[in-house]
Amino acid sequence: MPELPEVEVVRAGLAPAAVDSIITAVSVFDERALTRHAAGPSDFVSRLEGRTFTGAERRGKFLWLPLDAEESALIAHLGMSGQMLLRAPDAAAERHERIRIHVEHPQHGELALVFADQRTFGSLAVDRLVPDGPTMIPMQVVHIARDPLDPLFDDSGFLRALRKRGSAIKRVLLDQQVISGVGNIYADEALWAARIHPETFASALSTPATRRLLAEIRVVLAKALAEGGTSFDSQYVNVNGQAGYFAHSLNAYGRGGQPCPRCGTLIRRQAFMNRSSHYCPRCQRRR
DNA sequence: GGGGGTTCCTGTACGC
DNA sequence: TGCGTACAGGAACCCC
Repeated sequence: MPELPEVEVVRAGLAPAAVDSIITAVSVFDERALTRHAAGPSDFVSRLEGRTFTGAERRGKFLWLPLDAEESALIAHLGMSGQMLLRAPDAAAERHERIRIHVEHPQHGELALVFADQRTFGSLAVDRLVPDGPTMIPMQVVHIARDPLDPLFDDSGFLRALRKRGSAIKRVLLDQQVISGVGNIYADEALWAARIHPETFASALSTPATRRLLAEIRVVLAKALAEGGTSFDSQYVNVNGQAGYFAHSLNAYGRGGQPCPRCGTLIRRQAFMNRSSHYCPRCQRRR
């Protein structure tokens, strides 16, 4: 399940092969992979072929490759199970391959950029870039908040936003318009580390608790990034198809019924927003 | 406009 | 063995 660390691993893996590559051909095998591109497959293809990728950027869980013309970019959201894979141009089709982009790189030669996605929640699009402070970002990313590893992330703005929210803190952490890049796994991990119950009202958190939570979010994201991301069910892999190692370091997520690494109390798994929350009922008391 | 619930989707695990 | 069902969850969407 790609969250910030996983998407960043993919972005960093794509950059050396994609940047300066010329797009020679694009094949769309499944239109559901273009739900973010309203104009359809033929428009998508025509906006890419002949263009050159000039960069590899990310905000939260969105990544994009700017193009050399018309202030546009190829954007990608991996959803739950999307993969961006670098393959030889004649490589056999991946199991859930939806789109293949053939490129030619000045040093690496011909490559295929393959978008595969089992659950089809992910999609690609070509989108217009618009100014956002000192940088250009795709229109579809304008409403996404900066992520906590972004040097321009506004800590005090985050504290103010939490103070105004009458929702459970976990729900707020998953709101990409408040803080981006955090999904179910890292929300559970950061709340465990900060000893905060996931159903605590955001507005009820003290300033020190909020600062502690933000610090723990940064720690857990950075640590996961250093370990190549979290791979649970082979749905998340890097551009070479390799899994990350952070699943071995999880303290709460996916550990329902197992002892809390801090106090030994059994971790509780609880339904929350059509998914699960994992927390320690002793370390993370509800107030 | 904030809040909260629903929906989209497919492979896997599990119970009967 | 085979079938049915629950589950995984990001984000858009809808209704209150």
